Amino acid sequence: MSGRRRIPEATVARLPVYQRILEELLRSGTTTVSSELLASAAQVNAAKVRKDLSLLGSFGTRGAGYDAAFLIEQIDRRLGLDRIWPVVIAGIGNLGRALARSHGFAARNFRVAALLDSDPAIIGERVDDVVVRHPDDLPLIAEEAPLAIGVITTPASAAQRVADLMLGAGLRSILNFAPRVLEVPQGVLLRYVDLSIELQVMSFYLSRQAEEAGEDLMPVIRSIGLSPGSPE
Amino acid sequence: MSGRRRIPEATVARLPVYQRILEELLRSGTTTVSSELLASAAQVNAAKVRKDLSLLGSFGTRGAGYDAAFLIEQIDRRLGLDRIWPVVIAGIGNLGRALARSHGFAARNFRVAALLDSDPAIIGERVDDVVVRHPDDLPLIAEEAPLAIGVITTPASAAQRVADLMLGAGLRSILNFAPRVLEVPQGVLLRYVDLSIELQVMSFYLSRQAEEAGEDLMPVIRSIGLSPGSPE
DNA sequence: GTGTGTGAACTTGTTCACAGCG
DNA sequence: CGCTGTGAACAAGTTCACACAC
Repeated sequence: MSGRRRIPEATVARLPVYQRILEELLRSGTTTVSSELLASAAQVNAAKVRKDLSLLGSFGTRGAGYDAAFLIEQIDRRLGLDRIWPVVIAGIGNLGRALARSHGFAARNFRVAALLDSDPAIIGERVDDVVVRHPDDLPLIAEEAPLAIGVITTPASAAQRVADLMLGAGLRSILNFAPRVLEVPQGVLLRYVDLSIELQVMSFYLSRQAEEAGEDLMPVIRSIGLSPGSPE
Repeated sequence: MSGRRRIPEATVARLPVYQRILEELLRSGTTTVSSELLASAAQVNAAKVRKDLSLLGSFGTRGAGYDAAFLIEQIDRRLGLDRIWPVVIAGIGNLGRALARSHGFAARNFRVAALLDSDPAIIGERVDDVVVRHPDDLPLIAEEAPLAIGVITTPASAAQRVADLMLGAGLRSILNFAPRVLEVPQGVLLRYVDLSIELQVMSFYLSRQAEEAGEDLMPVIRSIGLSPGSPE
């Protein structure tokens, strides 16, 4: 019935999780899935799954459940994964290399379109057929072919500089793996992926668990990452 | 006035961000900071910062702001960062190596206590003085010295097996970097850090931006990661 | 019967606006 | 006067519970 409602931020964050579960189920031969099953795998409650999915449209069959393959397609479409997004990765150290080669990209229509590093020893190197170039070439590279998303895997000290270059080249979406707070203008989509921040959140729950010492069952965080701010 | 109230999940997720900003300010010579300044760096609104901080206690000075060094100390204490948490990393490929050597650990009282990999070519290798051992040794390792947090950086195919080993060795907190949904029993703290999921969320906002084509200013996600589930 | 889709109740989180302290 | 701390108003997100489609 709904099909065109605005999808809440919280739901958007969960859709990729459902995607992954659906793909694993499909690979294991399941074709139909109930909200209950999806919910238990995603560690959320079934009503939430149904509400989330109903925002995409009425794709379930009452009495049966959802068709996994069809649902994947619908979620893909709604997440904008039915088109290719070119990505540029800056900082080709261990982490950048790991990401560049990871299946996170290829599997889902993200294409590693460019690699950047300022170390002359690394410039010119090929990682899966993409040549590493100097960050200062970014404006040129962006002209050659459009870029949609910038990924920063440089050391903290270089992160802001690289971010500025990306913004200058017209990028408006940045995924930052460097342990550094970045300043970007209004309207830029900026997300942080950060080991240290994740660990600190874990530490909080660990120490609370220690305090309450089994008295209360630990507040299970069945979550993916964390979510501070929303629009100011 | 409050000092002992239960801290909401949303606030816990933001505290490490404030931490990082405070540290950067301190390094640049600032000693006192207003909620307004913190807010603009964290890209949230000032009332939120004040409410978050007031949950820790009344540590600000009216008319002046907060003392950065003191505030860092208070947040540390509340996040449980005033003690050392031993971490075990499983999967010593590019990503595992990058994490093991990253400052995310040392900087904030997390100690890399053990490294695991099942590849005989890697077992025995030292990464910053920690010897890589076989995952099957985990029960022994856990007996030698307590472990608090498990980090999974294996390929997806090995992730569940390693998680089971960690659970078997008594670990109750897992940080999963492998692109795989894990099954864990109730009460285990499980968090995912996932490139592909982050990219998919970005894709959603990018394609919405494309649709709305500048009509409405893009919903700026000034956030760190994402937050699906809360306790069921 | 079985499991979806969804209003309505509820809970959590955010923002406002201002009293009150330094 | 400036900036914190916080009740009270508001908004977002979750869960319940049940009608209804298959």
